[in-house]
Amino acid sequence: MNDKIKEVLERTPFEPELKDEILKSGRLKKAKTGQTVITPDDEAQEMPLVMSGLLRVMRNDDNGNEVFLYYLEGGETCAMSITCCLEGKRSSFHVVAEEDSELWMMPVSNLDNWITKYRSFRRFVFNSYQTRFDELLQTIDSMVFMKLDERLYNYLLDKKIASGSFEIKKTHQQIANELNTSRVVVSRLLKKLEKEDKIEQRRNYIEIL
DNA sequence: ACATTAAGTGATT
DNA sequence: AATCACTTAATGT
Repeated sequence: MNDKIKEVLERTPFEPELKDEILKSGRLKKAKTGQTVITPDDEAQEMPLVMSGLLRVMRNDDNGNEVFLYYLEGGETCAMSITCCLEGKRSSFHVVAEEDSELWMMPVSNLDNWITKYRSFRRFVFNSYQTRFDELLQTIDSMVFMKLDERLYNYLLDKKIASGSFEIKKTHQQIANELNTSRVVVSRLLKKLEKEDKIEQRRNYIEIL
């Protein structure tokens, strides 16, 4: 049953003892497409390591508005949940499986230990922060400086890169929710992109050209 | 064939 | 760019 995580660990620069600890202390969590994996109100003190699949991290406010922040891919961890759990602070974000995904959940209580004990783990965590931070900046840029049409196109490209597929199986409504705008606007902008031959679309389906 | 859900569009703010 | 109101198109039962 632990074959998958072993495979994933093979590709990490972690020390053998660390790999061992990860193997022993973690548990497997599977998530189907659309399923929420981590919510602000779940107090589970676990940090995830993405084994396979694709997840999206969303920010949400109290009024049920939500905005897409960035994607999490295989081999990555969610920096947010690490800090969040560490200080017991609850920040409002949640993680949704974009595709069927597998996660390795590890108790955060190990974090202190591992960080001091293992150089490779320290690097892993800092690295993850670096990456998330960069992606966040990108997203902020696109929200603050770009008009919605550019932002939408950016979103599509980002999704294409993250998933490695030209096809996006989402409704206009879903996209609108992720960008926190209305469906009508998304429909119009997608129509425009279609006329510019940047995309092709059918019901529930968008192809990036 | 009918009901439901997704997408397209003009007009208004 | 958002909202409304309505149409058209695609799908499920």
